[in-house]
Amino acid sequence: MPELPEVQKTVDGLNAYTRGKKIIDVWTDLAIENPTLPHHHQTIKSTLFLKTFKKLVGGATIIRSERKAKNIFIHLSNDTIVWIHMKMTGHLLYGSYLLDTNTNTWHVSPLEKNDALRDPFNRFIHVVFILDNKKQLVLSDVRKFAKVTAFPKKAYQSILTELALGPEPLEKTFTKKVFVSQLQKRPKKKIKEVLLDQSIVSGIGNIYSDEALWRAGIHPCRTVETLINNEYIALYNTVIYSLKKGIAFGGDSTSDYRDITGKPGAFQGSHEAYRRTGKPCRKKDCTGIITRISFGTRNGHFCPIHQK
DNA sequence: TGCAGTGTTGCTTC
DNA sequence: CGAAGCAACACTGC
Repeated sequence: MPELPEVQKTVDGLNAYTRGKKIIDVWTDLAIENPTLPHHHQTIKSTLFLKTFKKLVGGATIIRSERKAKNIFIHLSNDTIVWIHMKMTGHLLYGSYLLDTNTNTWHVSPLEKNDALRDPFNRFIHVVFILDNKKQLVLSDVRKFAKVTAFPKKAYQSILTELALGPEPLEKTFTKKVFVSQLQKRPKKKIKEVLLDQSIVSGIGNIYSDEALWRAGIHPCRTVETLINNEYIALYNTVIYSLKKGIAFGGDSTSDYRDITGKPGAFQGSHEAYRRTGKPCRKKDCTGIITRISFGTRNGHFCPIHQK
């Protein structure tokens, strides 16, 4: 599940491999929606937007990519911005691909020298940016939830305002004070749910919220207003620690995240709580067994002994 | 075999 | 208006 560390690694890869490359053409079998249209117009007009999308990105050069929460924004030379959200199973890959015209599906080219791109998760290609160096930037996404669109640069500010994203937890301006005041916007809600709210803090998802709460020793069902000062400080530190650890491990490939060269991350090998249901707590001298609880449509994992 | 589980986001419902 | 629930989709694992 691409969360902040996975999206950051993807953007780092985009900046390392695709800057200065020109987009010759785009292929897709997904509907491309126009973000500058109101939502109630989307279903009627979205299929028409593919032509507009091709016009917007065709012939433009990739300048740089940036991450905002779990969103990727790719700035092009012609004042167009490509907007990608990988949702749950989407990931971007850079390499040599070929279109099989019989099945209308894309596959790694037999001439591709990077074996990591032959990973079985990398075969569900739904968007292809054809570049001017005989390589492609592709979006692989089993479940087809990922969103890809483009808009003129002049719409950027209003789109960001509408997204209303919370502060970036790895930026210097993200102080303890900022963190606490953001959390306290939801005093009656459970801390686990508040951490997942992108308008409170940017980029945290199910994996890193479980890990941060485990390390801070805070029960996921505690409401924000019951937290005491030491707990806010502990959680502040463990949110940052967990996200940085995720980046240091190259992201989490529990699901099908890969970096843009096709390489999986390693964070899944060092989970303390996430998806460790029934396993012994790894905290020193703790006798707890990791337990799973449901929060509506998602699950939390925690140690009922040391998380209070 | 069949169906619950997987989790991000935004829309719908109450 | 806010919270809760569900849809979008496809594969995995029990």
